[in-house]
Amino acid sequence: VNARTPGALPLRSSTAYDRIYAVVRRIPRGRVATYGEVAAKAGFPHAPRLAGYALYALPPGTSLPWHRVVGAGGRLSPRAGGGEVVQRRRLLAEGVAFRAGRVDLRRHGLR
DNA sequence: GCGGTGACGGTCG
DNA sequence: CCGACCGCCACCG
Repeated sequence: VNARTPGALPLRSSTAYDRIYAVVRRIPRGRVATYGEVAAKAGFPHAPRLAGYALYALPPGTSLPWHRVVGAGGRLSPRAGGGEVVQRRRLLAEGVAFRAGRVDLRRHGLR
């Protein structure tokens, strides 16, 4: 998992990113995790940005369920190319409910 | 090896 | 509820 992206996209073939990806990969279908939770589970309790950065580096078409990672409070972070729309669509497709434009973490949050 | 940077987040006004 | 301000960390040039 991982690929180069245009510009200043980070690219690492082991360690930190892989740990982030490993965590994201085990988010069950129909459930979501916040960037902070993902980072924490990967061993970086105070580096939510790291999770964001790692996901940002994902190549298009990755098999990783990146759409299950949302911002604090269940918000969808604006993504390039309005990718947030795709994310919402995918989540809805797996039965994730939204409340006032945000994922209902009470029902779909990680535990 | 230094410095800028980025799909974040909690706090404060 | 919204915007601004740090803090945090690995990655790239």
